[in-house]
Amino acid sequence: MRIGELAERAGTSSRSLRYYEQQGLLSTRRTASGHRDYDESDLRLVHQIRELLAIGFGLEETRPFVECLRSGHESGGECPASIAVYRRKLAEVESCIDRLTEVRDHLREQLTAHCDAPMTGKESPCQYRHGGE
Amino acid sequence: MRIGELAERAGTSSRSLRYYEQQGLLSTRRTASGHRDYDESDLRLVHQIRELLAIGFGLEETRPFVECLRSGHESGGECPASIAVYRRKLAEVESCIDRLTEVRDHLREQLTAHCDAPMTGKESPCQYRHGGE
DNA sequence: GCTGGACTTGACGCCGATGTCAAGGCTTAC
DNA sequence: GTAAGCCTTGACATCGGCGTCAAGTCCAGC
Repeated sequence: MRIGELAERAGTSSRSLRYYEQQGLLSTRRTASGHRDYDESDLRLVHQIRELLAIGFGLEETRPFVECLRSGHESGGECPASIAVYRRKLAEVESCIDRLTEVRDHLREQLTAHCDAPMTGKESPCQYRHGGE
Repeated sequence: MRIGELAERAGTSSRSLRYYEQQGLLSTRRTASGHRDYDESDLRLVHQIRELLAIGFGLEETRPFVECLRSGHESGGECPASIAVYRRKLAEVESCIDRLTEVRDHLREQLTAHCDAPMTGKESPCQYRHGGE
């Protein structure tokens, strides 16, 4: 199939597919006239990439998964290098959650301090609600 | 004081201070010779900006806090517009935590599936540990 | 007055994944 | 053959908060 069809079936754009190829993640098979030519296995690769990107992986981090699939494995995540990325990503996500949790608590404290503290007699700033769009 | 001193006292760089000014967050007072001239109140503004940036605010989101301080308030966070930003940010952070929590669980599942599942007889991919640097 | 350091403005670079535009080649149906 | 619609490569734009370099100005001490 050609790039437009692959893009549509994978839920992405031709531009992105060319970029993945430029990064060495996709093949470079061409028709006689120079058009890119893909098959179902390429669709699987792109699906794998998109899934990982969607959960916050960087493109480079998808490489082991792609190579794992390419080497004939059923799942892109079952190779050692993929497992290593999973581990690293898990650690990153956990520390990110920790930081965000601290930030969340800090924000709550600030809101509590400025909203629930006894007002100085003027109107409460907390009656202000910005329009949720 | 001049920009270098303010930068050092605020724990940032001259470049950043000029950028904040360019964004309309800092004053444009100048000495006769054209050098920027700051006082203690500017230091407070920069401290406020840096604190908010450090917990993940965008520079633009610090504006209400800066204006709040400029208008004579004790705390940059006690004005209605600042409260609104706090609220919005809290909501953002909470939804971000939710998403990351889902991602974390997903990653744990993947690791469990590929590591704790009965091995097919070959070596376990999970013996691979990438060097923590 | 001279030198070195701090200052000024202006501008480009970065990162990551992608949008978008340009100019041209291929394909397909009519 | 011709028009429309796909494809090709190449390159510039985006976003945010700066780093960094360049060329010129100012200030303080000797």
